[in-house]
Amino acid sequence: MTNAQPDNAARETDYLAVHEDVVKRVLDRQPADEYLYDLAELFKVFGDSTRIRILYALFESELCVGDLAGILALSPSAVSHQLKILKDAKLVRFRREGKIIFYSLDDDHVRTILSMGMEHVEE
Amino acid sequence: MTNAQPDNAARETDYLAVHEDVVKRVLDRQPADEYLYDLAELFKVFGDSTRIRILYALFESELCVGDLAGILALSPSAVSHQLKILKDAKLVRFRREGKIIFYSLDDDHVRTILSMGMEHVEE
DNA sequence: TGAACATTTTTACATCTGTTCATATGTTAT
DNA sequence: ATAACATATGAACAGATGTAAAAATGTTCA
Repeated sequence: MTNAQPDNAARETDYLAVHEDVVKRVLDRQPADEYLYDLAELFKVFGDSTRIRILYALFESELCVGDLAGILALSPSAVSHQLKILKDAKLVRFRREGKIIFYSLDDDHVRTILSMGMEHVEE
Repeated sequence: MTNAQPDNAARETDYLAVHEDVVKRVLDRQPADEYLYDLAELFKVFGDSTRIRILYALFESELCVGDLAGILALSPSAVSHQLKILKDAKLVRFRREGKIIFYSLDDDHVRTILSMGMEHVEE
């Protein structure tokens, strides 16, 4: 949730774009705001240590809510809440076996993103 | 900021780890909490649409605060705030030319992470 | 030096987010 | 059907976060 302005409020007040030509060129090449927004939403999901810990745990093995609660020392409820967010973002999937539901990473994309991030952090 | 508990509060209450063996194995292989925390912090930086828009603008060209303010239709102050966060996370760097400061993406790591994310979003 | 400009910083505030607690849903086995 | 268990959901609260507004810092040039 970012801007909401009467269009060229920018120029009028104190937003002085120093390089008009560059600004226009960059604006032309920007991806649709919708994509950028979705992208931010995706990273937002990765941007929480509980969820990251869940994802890394699932890196090793499929796990049920109880397992994750044990691993993270969190309540099953808290885990379930975060799993819902991860499910909605299509970062994890699940399969049911009796009353137990096993969660796992959704695809290799997730692994790649995590690895890229870790590389940057390790520098 | 996640856990802070008298160690095995987990087992005592209602955290029933269904698969003890799996839990132990996963716990052994988890990266240090410190890394996971830093990783979450990194993604948190990507997880805001204003910052994503800044990064994508910088994808095209180095830009000064005024340019970015024009492109995003935000105040220079707001832009500067977000740039500070991006600087601290080492996602952008800058060079000064007179009174103007030009910002640019810090390295190709950043581009890669953005691209990976976009791929996932485009599915 | 002092005026003009580019950027940064501080404070304040409204919104968003994660966890807890209580309750509900769904599954299995008796 | 009922008890026991695994997971999910809803409401509420505390802490984190982004933006606006105002003031400060730093740089150039006359």
